Amino acid sequence: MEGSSSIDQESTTSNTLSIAPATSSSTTLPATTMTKSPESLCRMGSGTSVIIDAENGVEAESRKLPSSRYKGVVPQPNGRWGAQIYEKHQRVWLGTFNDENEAARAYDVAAQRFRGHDAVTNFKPLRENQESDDVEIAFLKSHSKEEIVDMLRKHTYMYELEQSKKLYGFTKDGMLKRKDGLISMSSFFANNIDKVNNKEREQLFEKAVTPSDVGKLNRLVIPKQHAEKHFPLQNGNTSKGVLLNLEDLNGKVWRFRYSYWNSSQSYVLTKGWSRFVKEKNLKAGDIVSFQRSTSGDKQLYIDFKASNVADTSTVVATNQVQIPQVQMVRLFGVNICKVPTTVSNIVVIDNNNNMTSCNEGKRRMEMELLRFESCRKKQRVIIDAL
DNA sequence: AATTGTGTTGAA
DNA sequence: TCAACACAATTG
Repeated sequence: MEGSSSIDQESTTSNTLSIAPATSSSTTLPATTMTKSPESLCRMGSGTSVIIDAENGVEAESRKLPSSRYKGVVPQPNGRWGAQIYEKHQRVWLGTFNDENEAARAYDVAAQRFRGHDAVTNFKPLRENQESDDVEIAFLKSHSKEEIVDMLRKHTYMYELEQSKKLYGFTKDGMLKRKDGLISMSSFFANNIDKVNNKEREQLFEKAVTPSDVGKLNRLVIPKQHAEKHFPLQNGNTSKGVLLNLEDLNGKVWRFRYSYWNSSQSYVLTKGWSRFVKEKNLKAGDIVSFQRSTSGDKQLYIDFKASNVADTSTVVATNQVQIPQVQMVRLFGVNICKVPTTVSNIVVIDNNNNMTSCNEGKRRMEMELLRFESCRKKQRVIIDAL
């Protein structure tokens, strides 16, 4: 897809158009609104519209949310925007976004992946043989719908796309033409063979999960001793936490928020943990284990064993299929081996053995994406409070 | 408590 | 297919 910034600029300024809180009575904007900057007006438009109750002059919240002018984009109650696409009578949720445009672009990506190049899109569709578009088309083809949706929801699509360009030896300006389909795959293979061979992992620790670890609390308590030994948090990060990326045996990367809860004086995996529990069908008593590769990248791994006190439900869990690490995919007309490449570790253990945000390559990128996100969220809050 | 994203419905 | 709307489920 084409995330050209020109699109951004062009449309963020015209956001107010769609809102027009239509009351037939005089819709004098509240004084507070009048003093707002154009920017904040714009944001307001994206959120709950505020109108004046003509009867008593009291500010009243209109429950009506502003429609988006973009296909596949729906307003969220908090002023953000959701993106969705339909397939087979079912909605596929593509995530929420601060920018209406961003949501629209997410829809476009999904549309191209789900419906092909001639899908109706909000912005310029991908065109074959258009230098840089080819790369993205190939990128879309080489990922499942689920993977693409996942990237969109995590807001990492653009980043993954850029990575794949590097991986395949492409540059933004299409340095490597595809021609006969013989792409310089050497870096691709080198990278991944490396990874496959890097099987030396050191066991860090294991934990038998408690009922509350797999319950509705959506968190895993990391025993303090292990947490402090293997996942030390820097002071600044204790409350906010950091993001940990752990790869499972299938090569799937799980991202968890890891932080310290003052209230319970414990280290916990929070966001992302419930998904893991759900997908792996973890039951109380099962063993989760954490490993780290001994090679330079210090990739973290997570695995689990169902407890042997197998009741019928845990048997299901042991059926977990290990998908082969390497699979064939067809890319640019050639069959190539594909191994999971989502190697993102936002956290790194520094020389002092402390866990900190890494600042190189993909890691930094994602970090910045996240920072950017949270920053913009804050902006919204402030603007809304005006 | 705030936000996400699902359940549902009616219109296109 | 699609978006509007309400609100339950999830997250922080």
